[in-house]
Amino acid sequence: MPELQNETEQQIIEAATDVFLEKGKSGARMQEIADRAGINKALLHYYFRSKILLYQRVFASQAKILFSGMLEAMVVGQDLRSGLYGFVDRYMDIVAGNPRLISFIMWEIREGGEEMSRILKEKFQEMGFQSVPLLEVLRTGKTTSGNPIPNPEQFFLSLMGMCIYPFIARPLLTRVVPELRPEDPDFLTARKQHIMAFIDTYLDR
Amino acid sequence: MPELQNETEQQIIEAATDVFLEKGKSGARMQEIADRAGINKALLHYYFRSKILLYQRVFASQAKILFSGMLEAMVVGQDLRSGLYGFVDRYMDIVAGNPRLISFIMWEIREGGEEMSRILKEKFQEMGFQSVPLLEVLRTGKTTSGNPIPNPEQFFLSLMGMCIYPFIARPLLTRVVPELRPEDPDFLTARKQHIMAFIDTYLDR
DNA sequence: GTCTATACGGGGATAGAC
DNA sequence: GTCTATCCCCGTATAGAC
Repeated sequence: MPELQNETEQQIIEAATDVFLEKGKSGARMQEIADRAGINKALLHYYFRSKILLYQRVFASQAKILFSGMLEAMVVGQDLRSGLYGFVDRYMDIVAGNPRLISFIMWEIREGGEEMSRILKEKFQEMGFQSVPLLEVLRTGKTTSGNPIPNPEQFFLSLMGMCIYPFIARPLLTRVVPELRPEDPDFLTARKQHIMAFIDTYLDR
Repeated sequence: MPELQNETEQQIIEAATDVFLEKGKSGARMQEIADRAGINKALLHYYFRSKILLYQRVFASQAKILFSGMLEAMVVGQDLRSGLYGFVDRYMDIVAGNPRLISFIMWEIREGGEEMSRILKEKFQEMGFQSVPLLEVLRTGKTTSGNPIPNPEQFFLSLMGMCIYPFIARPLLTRVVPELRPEDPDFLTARKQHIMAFIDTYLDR
């Protein structure tokens, strides 16, 4: 599966990834990809046949990397609270470390996300999941008082949204609310703590 | 300012809005816009000179509509709790009613959002705001126990993210978690209630 | 204002030499 | 494998008739 690539192929993939993530599928130019890879257009086609094939290759690769990380982050241990803490910690590291990729995937989702769903299903099987592991844990978990967690699906959506929002809205946020600096490491720490506090209030009832 | 448009111009704008929101700036085709407007390409250029100008017109118009709604939703009255309730109610109606536009704006934000920031600043002045009104209220507001609201910026981010996330992630969500149906009116109600409950736990401390 | 016809350039893709 | 040169379509834009 990894089919180890030669130097040139690797450089093409890297350049293509950069350009596609920046400009989008239709905004990307083969010329620019070639330039950044330090080769010419003909060689691009020699390696990847067409723009759409190159795009699919890049997209699948990026989506797999992202989903692997996210799904792994969603695997939590026996203790619910610390498990959720761990999820937030790992998940936000991924999001904060790949803001361009996140926004790109969000745009792709908008187009229906069939290809993405396919890749995701694949990852599910690969990892042996029947459904979203984090959500499963929330559905069977108990609050501090021993009751089932209320509205686990809603809680799940809230967690995801809280983690992701500052990073997809960042360029606008920093202009409207200059005090917020999502690119600052301190911000990431503060954000995690805030979300963990939210988890506490949700579990302690 | 509204400079009332004639029939044809209006149809062009509508068609262009649809196409740009669906395909993005570079993915959109003048031919498709012309077709949907029931005219030919030459007439497009007669009215709007170039694709980029047409795009800017559409973008500015949509951004203004969206920002007006959002900023209005962020104006809350004297009572903090009911004010926040009202914000969630109005804001989520906007988001749920314009998912394509939301995703589109998110993509534009990714590109730096300079033009958007310009438009937003304009709206701020127009409405007489110094800063985000909702955030201002959170900064000066008190919890039930009379203390300042902790981390108002973080709380603000959480609110925004909770409201928006289900609708930008929808196509993927519905495949991974089929029980979630963001397009269902019942979902919208449930989501609002959940977020309002979150507001309660945050204020009642 | 609205059309047909066409110019022009950009960008994906290929041929063919090395 | 890598290059140069070239093809050719598609998409933007314009000319000019009505």
